[in-house]
Amino acid sequence: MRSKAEELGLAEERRTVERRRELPPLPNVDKWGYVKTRFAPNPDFLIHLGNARPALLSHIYARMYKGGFVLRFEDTDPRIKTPIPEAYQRIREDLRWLGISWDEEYVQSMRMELYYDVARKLIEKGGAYVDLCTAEEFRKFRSERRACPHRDRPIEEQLELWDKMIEGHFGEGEAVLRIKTDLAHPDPSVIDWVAFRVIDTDKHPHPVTGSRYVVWPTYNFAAAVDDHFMGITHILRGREHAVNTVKQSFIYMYMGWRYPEVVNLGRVNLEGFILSKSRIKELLTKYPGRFLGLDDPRFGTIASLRRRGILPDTIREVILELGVKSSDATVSWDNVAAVNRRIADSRSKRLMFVKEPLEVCIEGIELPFKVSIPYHPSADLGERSYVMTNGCVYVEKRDFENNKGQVVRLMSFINVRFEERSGRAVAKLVGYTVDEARRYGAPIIHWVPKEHSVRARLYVVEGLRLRRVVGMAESSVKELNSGEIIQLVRLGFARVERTKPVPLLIYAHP
RNA sequence: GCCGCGGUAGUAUAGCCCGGUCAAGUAUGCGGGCCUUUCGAGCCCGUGACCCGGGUUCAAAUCCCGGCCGCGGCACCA
Repeated sequence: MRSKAEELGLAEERRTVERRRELPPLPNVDKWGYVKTRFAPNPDFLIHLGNARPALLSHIYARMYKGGFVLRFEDTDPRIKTPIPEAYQRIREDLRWLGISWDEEYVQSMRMELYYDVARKLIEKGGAYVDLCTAEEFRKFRSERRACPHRDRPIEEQLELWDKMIEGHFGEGEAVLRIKTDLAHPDPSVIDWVAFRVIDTDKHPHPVTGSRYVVWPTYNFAAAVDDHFMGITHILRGREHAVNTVKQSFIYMYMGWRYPEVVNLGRVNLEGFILSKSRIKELLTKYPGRFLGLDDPRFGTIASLRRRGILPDTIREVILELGVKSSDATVSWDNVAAVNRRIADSRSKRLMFVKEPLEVCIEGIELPFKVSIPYHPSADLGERSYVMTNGCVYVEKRDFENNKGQVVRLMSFINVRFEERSGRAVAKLVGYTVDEARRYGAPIIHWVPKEHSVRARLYVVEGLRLRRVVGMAESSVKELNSGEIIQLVRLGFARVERTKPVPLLIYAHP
């Protein structure tokens, strides 16, 4: 027994060592003299597994180089990506749960005056102009690689227009501030990109600043300015931002700033799950009653995975295995489950849950009978005891039917022969030990003592469906803590959602 | 319009930048065995892959060219 435990311990040690991969060094660290990274989510929804990649890697690198790490909420679009008030707090909770701590925190919507200041300076330097073209008009000029008529007006006029913009003289779509780039740039999306646009915050109030501002910076402007003022040295972000580096560098050029090092990361998909925030939001609006909240276990958000019983170490390990690469990755659920199983196994209590319960009474057992079962076969997680006075148990109907006339072992209890007598299911005691059961070649099945059973629900995720299974669980399920990860014998891992009034478990994986 | 990425076992991927140590690693899956509180975990054994065609080279999964297939991003979202 001890040698086996030793074996297990050694084996586990070896595995973790093998898994601990060195991350590649960040570029040009010596030129900056320090490292500071950031994670910059949009609080328009909860973060998902795909966001965990830049978040975790940025944080790990910051700690690895004993540098700084910044959390920045990018909430500069109250119209299309309207921030959700509770998202700010829930994102913080998700990050902490993932083991991420930050040294500084900023909210972009509270930094508007700074953006306005930089915009004014850019106009003064001739690097930006107020454009009064319609979107279509501008598109036409751009496709012909021609300057729009507003581009080369005198700076004084630009400043006046800019002030008017801020004061609210223009409606949505009537004016934008553009960064002067290169009219001949091969990528039209780079040409004179929009730095600020008008958003009617009476119609679309911002959850932080209400209707106070009507001119809002775009992502590229706000991120560029913030990365500079926050002293960010290394940006790890999704590959979809590659072009944005080109756009933002024009601001850095005008202002004489030094652009941080950029590492582009590929997107992460989770097989069988919806990660897209907009898709999830769409589903939630379209079918409001069908989901268990923003963190419904069918989604790929961090909160959903947590609710499903996935541990933070599992997510860290899965993300680290993907490495620092610009290629997209699809994570298979089987692998997530395998990693989670390995981590959860030694700390999860074993409990029995019988679906499609069939009552079977045992003949030949001496009553009362006390049975004590450890919660874990090898780890010390305590035990539960049941005193049975009537000898009746629940077993799965299927188990009874598949073993009629045969000997089975009720796990950690006794060996019985299943019989059917005048339509009634009975079980005859034939022995007590595992050795005897093995001599019979008896399958080991799970069971629940009738007197110590409680009706419980188990929710099983099947793609976008949620199968609700009702069954009988051991009464000790009521003593568990909600949030606890347990293992249902022969079924798999599950997370305790709540224990009252009817215990509810969410199935994680086999 | 413009920019970019990928094609390695059933599946998901590592390796490719700096060619040999790759008769290709890991996980999962699958098959068999051991173990026994499980149809789980663990342990042992086994299974199985470099998109196609050229080129460079003593040597190519790795470099170059072409092809085929698949995918993504940007343009008053972030």
